[in-house]
Amino acid sequence: MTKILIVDDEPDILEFLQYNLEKEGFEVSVANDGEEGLIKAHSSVPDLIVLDIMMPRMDGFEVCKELRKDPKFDQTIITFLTAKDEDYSQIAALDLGGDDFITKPVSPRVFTSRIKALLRRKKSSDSNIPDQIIQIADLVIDREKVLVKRGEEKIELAKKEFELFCLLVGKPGKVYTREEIFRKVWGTDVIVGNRTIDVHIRKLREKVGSDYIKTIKGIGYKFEF
Amino acid sequence: MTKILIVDDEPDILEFLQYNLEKEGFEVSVANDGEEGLIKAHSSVPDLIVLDIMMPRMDGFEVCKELRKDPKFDQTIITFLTAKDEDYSQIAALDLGGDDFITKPVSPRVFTSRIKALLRRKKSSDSNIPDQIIQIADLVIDREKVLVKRGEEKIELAKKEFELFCLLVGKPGKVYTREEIFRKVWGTDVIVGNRTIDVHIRKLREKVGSDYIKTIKGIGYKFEF
DNA sequence: TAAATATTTAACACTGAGTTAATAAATTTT
DNA sequence: AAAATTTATTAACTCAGTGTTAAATATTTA
Repeated sequence: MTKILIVDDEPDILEFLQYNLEKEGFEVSVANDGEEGLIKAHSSVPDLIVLDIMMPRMDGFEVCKELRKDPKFDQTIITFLTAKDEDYSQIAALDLGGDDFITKPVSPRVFTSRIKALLRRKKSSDSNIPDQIIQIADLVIDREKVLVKRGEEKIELAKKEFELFCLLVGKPGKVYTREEIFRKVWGTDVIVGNRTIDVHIRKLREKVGSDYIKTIKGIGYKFEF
Repeated sequence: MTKILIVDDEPDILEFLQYNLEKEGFEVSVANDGEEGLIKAHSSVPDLIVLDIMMPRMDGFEVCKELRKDPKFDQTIITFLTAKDEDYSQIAALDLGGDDFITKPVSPRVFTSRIKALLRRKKSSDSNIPDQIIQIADLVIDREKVLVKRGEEKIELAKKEFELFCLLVGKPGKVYTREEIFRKVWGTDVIVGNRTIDVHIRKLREKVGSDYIKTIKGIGYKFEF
């Protein structure tokens, strides 16, 4: 059963959307504001979340940003809902990890078909496209299997090591600052001491070889081959 | 926590804006004139500054100009506030390094959403938009990779060298005074001896070639090809 | 639960980027 | 052309930033 969560502070719209989606056979839950939305999202882990942008206290963008911090919503589609006259930048929304942008008012037909299209897109990407395998230099990095190989030799990395390595390998040559690394590997709310990155870098160098990761003093680290 | 500074000489407006922004969860400080604004900006380094243009003694444009001299405000968004009937050229404002232009009177909703939109824009540009690659003469300067290439040869520059080089390359032909270079590369709070720039210029010439950087005696340096 | 593994902290060593200082060279002013 | 000013060069020094190691926590696994 496909679960959908709708978050909107206007009861009329909530009811309207819920009615139309349930008619199509979806399992629909609703929330009246951003915080309630977050809570319900965490408890039910929906396949798709419809987020109104303009809400008191916590707007849709913030909810989205919160959700995207948690990997358990990696597979969850998020679509924003906005009044036609609010001129929010759609780009900003998509940057935050939104998948679509629906403008109010919207007809039931258009709405449900947009939702279905999104779910289709997800389903196909779920099952068909294999998780990407990066081949670079003499390394193979398999995100899905959490595995690094050099030639035939398997290199086992711990979680954090792997995440850090993936980040660097993701854009070879790009210098990641310590701050950037903290944000992207550890997240904004975790605070760790400033030798932590070095230690992880050291272990990576020890395991995958010391030639790949280069220090740019005063700036950060990069992957190079 | 997102810090916002509002600078306006009209107490009513100040209070109105402060109230609405605090309601949205921002950390708001206020100043009654341009000079106080500058002082408070320097002490708190806000994420966003709202500047009334029409103020006694020091107007918003001047404040903006002052702020933009200091690289510590490079990441700070500045938005101007103006009465509908004052027909200031918005272009002038944006030239001075302003990011937006809000016309009074303004509804709380519109005001807060404009502010939020600006902050979002900043946040996304922080992380997403790839850094630009400059191609000039036979050089390629890649800010993201912190790398300079001449042909196929990689030239490795240290942090300060790279920053200095980027500054000069950013506007080829423009002569940067020593003062300007200090401000933009070292920042206003760092004080270093006056031979420091020469030494860095020397290293740059040694690494990238002595033809690119030209000394304009008594004035400063420029990049030329 | 204990054992194994992963992650973080803390303490100290090391390195070179950045700076200074001293002197030489170039340019401008007198 | 001498004096004054500004920039170039060189080498030595200093410390912020990084590397390393081992021990302390946290987390996962058996």
